[in-house]
Amino acid sequence: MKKNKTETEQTIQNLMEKARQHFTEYGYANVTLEEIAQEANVTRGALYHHFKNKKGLFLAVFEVVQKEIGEHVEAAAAQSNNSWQQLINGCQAYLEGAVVSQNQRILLIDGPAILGWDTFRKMDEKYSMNSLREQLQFMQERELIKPISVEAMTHCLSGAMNEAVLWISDHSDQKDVKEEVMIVLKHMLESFRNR
Amino acid sequence: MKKNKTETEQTIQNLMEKARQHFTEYGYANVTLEEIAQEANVTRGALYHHFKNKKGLFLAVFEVVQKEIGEHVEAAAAQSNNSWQQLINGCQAYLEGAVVSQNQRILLIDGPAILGWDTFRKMDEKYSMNSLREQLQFMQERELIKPISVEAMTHCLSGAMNEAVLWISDHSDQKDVKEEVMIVLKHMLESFRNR
DNA sequence: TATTTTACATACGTGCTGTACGTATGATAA
DNA sequence: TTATCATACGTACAGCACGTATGTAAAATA
Repeated sequence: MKKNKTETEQTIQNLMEKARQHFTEYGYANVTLEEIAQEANVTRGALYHHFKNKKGLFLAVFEVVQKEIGEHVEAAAAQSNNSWQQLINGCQAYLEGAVVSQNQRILLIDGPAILGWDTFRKMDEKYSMNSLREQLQFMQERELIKPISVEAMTHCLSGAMNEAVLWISDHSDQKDVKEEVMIVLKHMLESFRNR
Repeated sequence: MKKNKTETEQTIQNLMEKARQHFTEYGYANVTLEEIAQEANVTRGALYHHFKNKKGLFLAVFEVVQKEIGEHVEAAAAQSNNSWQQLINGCQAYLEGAVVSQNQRILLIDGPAILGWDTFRKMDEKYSMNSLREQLQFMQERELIKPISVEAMTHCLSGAMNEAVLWISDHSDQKDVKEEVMIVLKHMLESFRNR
């Protein structure tokens, strides 16, 4: 019984959804492909047909999560036409996006270890860091920020936010903590400002 | 053939050394306990006698690495008696310590994923973040830095440095890149300064 | 000297991954 | 219309690596 294209895509969609749930809840190492396949009502054979291996499945899920957050950030930035406000909006949106639904586990904990540093780095550069870097670059060209290495600023800010995400998601009063982080981030950004 | 106490400790020492080498070079998942045991001239039985399991061995190695860097940071800070200089020295020492001999793989990549977030966090708080937090706290009490959440500053700075470490260690011209990072860090720190 | 504890080695079971192979069904071309 | 091929799975198997149970010799202890 051959399924038509939409049903095939549905199978893939299903597998990725269940995989995402399990990876976020239990962590990559504590999840078996059998579980995922069962919940998607197929066997591991189907899974291996659509994905190269366990890592491949994780990679697919990882990309989706990163894309989601990336879009969330872009949307938040687009709500203002002031460069500084865009930057700040983007940072805040990133914090929110990464914290919700335990995304941090896939993004920041398992991601680097499972994908390997180089693969992870490429992904992170492509989706997550890129918009930040471009924004900083853009602002530096207009002399809104000091002539400091954009790369260095990007990495330091990105790192600060990632650690902040992990810290925030570990707290019950996430809202308060997030505000504290935003204050710190604003200070940091301010230190780059040309005055 | 029972070994005396020193020889026993030597066995443990040996296992941990080889384990550290393998973990840093290939990553936790790509290392088998058989390899480690063989290189230490014992069987896996000996390994399991001294360590609870693979994770336990990793944890032991992880602690050693963190302790090493922590001491390196403290020593660097102690070279000045000016609070600001101590802070900057500490940051620089941390960058250097984490970059050398691929420590980042154990510390920042595998650490969180293998130990689990909560365990990792406790370790990191205990060894790595603590001196930074205490320094910031100390300086804030003397009104050298603004009344911003010390916790938030600590996490953001720590995150910035960790990401910076990974970025630096990915570059051939580590010295130049490290200097760029230090410039950024100094700006960030400056933004916390009370003026 | 008898007994327990330590420091290993050996042997085995088990879970999970990946792979090879089988099969049914829809698409395609002669 | 039929023969052939590709797709989308399922099934069965192999192997690796972990952990555990058990054995053993030597040192510590009583």
